[in-house]
Amino acid sequence: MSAADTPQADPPPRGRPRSKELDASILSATLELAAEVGINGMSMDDLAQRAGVSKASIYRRWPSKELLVIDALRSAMGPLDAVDTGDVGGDLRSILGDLVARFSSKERMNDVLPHLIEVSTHDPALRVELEAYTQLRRVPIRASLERGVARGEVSPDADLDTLIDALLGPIIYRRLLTGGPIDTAFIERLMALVVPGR
Amino acid sequence: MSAADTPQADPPPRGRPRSKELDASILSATLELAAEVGINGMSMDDLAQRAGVSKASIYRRWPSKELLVIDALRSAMGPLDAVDTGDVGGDLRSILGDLVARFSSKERMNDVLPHLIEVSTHDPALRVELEAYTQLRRVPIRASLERGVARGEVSPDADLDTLIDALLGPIIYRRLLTGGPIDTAFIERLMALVVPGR
Amino acid sequence: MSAADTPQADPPPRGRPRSKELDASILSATLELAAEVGINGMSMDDLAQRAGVSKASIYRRWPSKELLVIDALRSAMGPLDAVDTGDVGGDLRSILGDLVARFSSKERMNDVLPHLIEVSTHDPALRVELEAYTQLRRVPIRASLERGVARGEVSPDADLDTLIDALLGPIIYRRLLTGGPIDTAFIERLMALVVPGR
Amino acid sequence: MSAADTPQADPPPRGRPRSKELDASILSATLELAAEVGINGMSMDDLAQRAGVSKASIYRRWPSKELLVIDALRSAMGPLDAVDTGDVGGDLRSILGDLVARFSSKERMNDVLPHLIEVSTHDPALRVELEAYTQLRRVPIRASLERGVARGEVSPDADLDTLIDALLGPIIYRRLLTGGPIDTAFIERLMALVVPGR
DNA sequence: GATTAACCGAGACGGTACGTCACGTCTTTAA
DNA sequence: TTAAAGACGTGACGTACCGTCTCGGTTAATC
Repeated sequence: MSAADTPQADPPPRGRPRSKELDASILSATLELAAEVGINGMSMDDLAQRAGVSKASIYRRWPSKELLVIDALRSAMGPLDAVDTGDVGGDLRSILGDLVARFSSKERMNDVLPHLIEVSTHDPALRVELEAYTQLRRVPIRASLERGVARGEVSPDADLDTLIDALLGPIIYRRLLTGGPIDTAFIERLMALVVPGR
Repeated sequence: MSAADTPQADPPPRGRPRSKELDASILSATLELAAEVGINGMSMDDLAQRAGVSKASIYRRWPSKELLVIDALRSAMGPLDAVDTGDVGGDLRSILGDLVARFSSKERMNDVLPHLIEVSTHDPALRVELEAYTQLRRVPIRASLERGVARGEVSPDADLDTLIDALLGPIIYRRLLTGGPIDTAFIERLMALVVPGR
Repeated sequence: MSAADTPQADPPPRGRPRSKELDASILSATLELAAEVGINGMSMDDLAQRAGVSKASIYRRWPSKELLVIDALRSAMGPLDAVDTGDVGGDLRSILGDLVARFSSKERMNDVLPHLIEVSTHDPALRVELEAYTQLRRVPIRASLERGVARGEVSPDADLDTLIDALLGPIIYRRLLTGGPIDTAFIERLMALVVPGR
Repeated sequence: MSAADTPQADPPPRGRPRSKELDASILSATLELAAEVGINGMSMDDLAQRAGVSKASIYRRWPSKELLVIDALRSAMGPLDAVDTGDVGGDLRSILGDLVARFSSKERMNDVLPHLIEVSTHDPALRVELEAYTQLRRVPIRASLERGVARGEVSPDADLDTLIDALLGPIIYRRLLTGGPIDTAFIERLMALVVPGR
């Protein structure tokens, strides 16, 4: 099913086409700057200069700073590598371990999530994007758990959504609120509680 | 023998003392305005006007909007009413139920937490306050769980901290990220997973 | 050979050019407001509003209120109408009479000169502008005196600069310090003293 | 005629009398500070601290910054030493020479006069004080000229007021507006014009 | 000697203006 | 039509100063 068979095909583009190089340049400058000075300290003027681009060219592509940041995030994430170690315990240790590694890195990028959450409070469009992004991160865990159900490692009447919440929620909670340590020991205790015996 | 036999007697206050009425007036105006227009939409000028106070009088007391908001929050919270229904299940249903009610209310106050999290990213002082506030909210749950251990309802070798994280984390996670429903059904599923049989 | 064969061709202007309408709007609003409430009572916010312009647009053009006022003054002055009645006495009566009329008008604009003098005390840039403006006002008198020398009405070894000082100085002095009357009678007495017989 | 026979004699002072030391301390601190940072750069808070005095004690004595400054000026001036060299030319050279010396000194105090002029524009009380101060400075010149009239050095039908204006005005004018040199050469040229032969 | 009224230092207070900054839009010339 | 450059409106920021007010405490003259 091709993209072109929508009833109202876009008219053939007129005028100078948008440069794809600018797209890339803006996105990477965003990642750089946000990492350096934090998302709040990054002004759109500075960003434009860093990217060697005019502000208008940015706003022609993204309607707001935050939607740009979320796209930059997505572009940086790359395709989620499907994890399949053969048992649920291994899968989760791998996936959650990645998360631990990411959070323990000292990058300033750490303030991106808080910022997006805050802005999405008054920006429904961003809220939609943020929730989509959040769901994306749940996919591999869900896949692993479903394989676990098939293999009999996970009870067939478990509520997988709640299970995922119970795995990711405490990590996020520590990250955003308590400031408690997020390490492999914590992951083990958490799994002992939520998926005992795995 | 002087009246102030504390080891470190602070010097007697000099000059005109700060008006306690202004303290109160500012704090309550903060709660009102933040609830009405959100913490981001609340400008310090508007706040000063609403409180019937000059901006300087606010900045004399709090170095930033956020520290002020945290104080306002604390002032509004009052002493946490100790919950003790006699069993852990009842306690948790009561405490988490309160949380559910708070989150489902439609007040604009809902953006306070996201905002504080975001700002505390670049403000260590605020971060300290926020974590202190967070710990405060954990106290009643911990007390209940400890009574549960004493009564034999909770395993004595359970890691209470992780347990609390596993109860609060998923709720916060839904609130801030997935946008999933936070209701009694969710609480029940969560408890079934984390404190089975309660 | 390029179109701009001035030795120092400035680079072609880039970006959106400054609106000349805003220039005009700001200058005329400055004259209006300064006349109404005095230069000290004129806040930059009020001025911006009156001109229908943002404060930033003002500060983009002028670094301070006073340089703006000086420019406004210059813009309002227009080309000095050359006075030539045929004899020095007539010229001076015309020129100084204009000054008298200006000072006796009850406009608030009267505080402009005092204000500019005061501020130029700590602002060398403004000082330069003020002296340039002052010199401008001397030009017609000097021209008239030079014609008088040519016609033999004024002694050829008179020091014209001192002569001008002796004509303008007492008027300014009364205006700024003694508060004494500045009228045609005073002008006559002054001329009888400084340019006797004219 | 004593000060006490006004119909409503001041009641005998009750309570603690004002400290005369504070008067002196405030006045001298005013002269110091105004000389150092200029009258505009001198804040009343700084002044109070420099004088080792509370702001209230200043405002108890003077109703505004400017009236204080004018008093400080008067206190610094001391009694005008009567000049009498025996002829008008000598007197004027002495008196105007003093003025030249004062203006050529590099003290920051130089901005006092401009500031007072400017503020007196919107402050009638200050205006009165300023004009009184101005008249004070004219007294010795007038006295000298009157002696000159008696001695036949000055024409008996000269208008002394205009004469004084013509002597002081150009000096003030250069000082405040043109920035031209104020030196003995200028004084000589001026006198040659206004009091020829002296 | 007690009272009293004005003094004093310290610093809080309302009001007002300041000059700066960032966002997202608009307007120009050039490609 | 896109691009670079930068002007523009809007609106908030945190600071500074003025002149007033409010504390606790001090000093003389009066009772």
